[in-house]
Amino acid sequence: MTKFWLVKSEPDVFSWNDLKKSKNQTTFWDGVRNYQARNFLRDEMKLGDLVLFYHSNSDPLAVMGVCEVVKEGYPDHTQFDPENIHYDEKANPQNPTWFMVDLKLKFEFKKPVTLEQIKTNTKLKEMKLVQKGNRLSVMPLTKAEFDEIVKMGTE
DNA sequence: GCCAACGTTGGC
DNA sequence: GCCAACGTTGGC
Repeated sequence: MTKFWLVKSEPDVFSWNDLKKSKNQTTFWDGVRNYQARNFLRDEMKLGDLVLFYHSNSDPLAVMGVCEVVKEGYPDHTQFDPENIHYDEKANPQNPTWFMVDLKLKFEFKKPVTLEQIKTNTKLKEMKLVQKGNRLSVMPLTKAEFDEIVKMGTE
């Protein structure tokens, strides 16, 4: 059963364009250091799940396109690397704290779907993205929400 | 750059 | 286990 997700990325750190230029247009989604998001990555995201790629802290704030999960949750190696900004000194290689998945670009929207558009679409008002104070970098979507945003991005 | 919202930490 | 202090996120 395919599930649907939205992931946030700051384009200064990793942008949609960076994904396009990646080998096989595939990347590992590292650096998540929030337990709720971690649980989604580790336990819930499955091969073939579809993921909206959202640019946060940018102009425009927008969903850029769709990715697919091509590798399920596995330990995020950056937690063990003291040189890495995401290093976690408490992480134990025998029992990793943080996980990531691999995402592959599936298709790009003709026009990015902006936060503004999402906010003004009443069908999307339940989305965690537009609810106050939500800071999750990985969040689940319903199929209806996913379909609606894809429709907005492709027509 | 500001600040509200939220998560985490650590003293008690 | 509570909660104040602090750090981070992310829209504006």
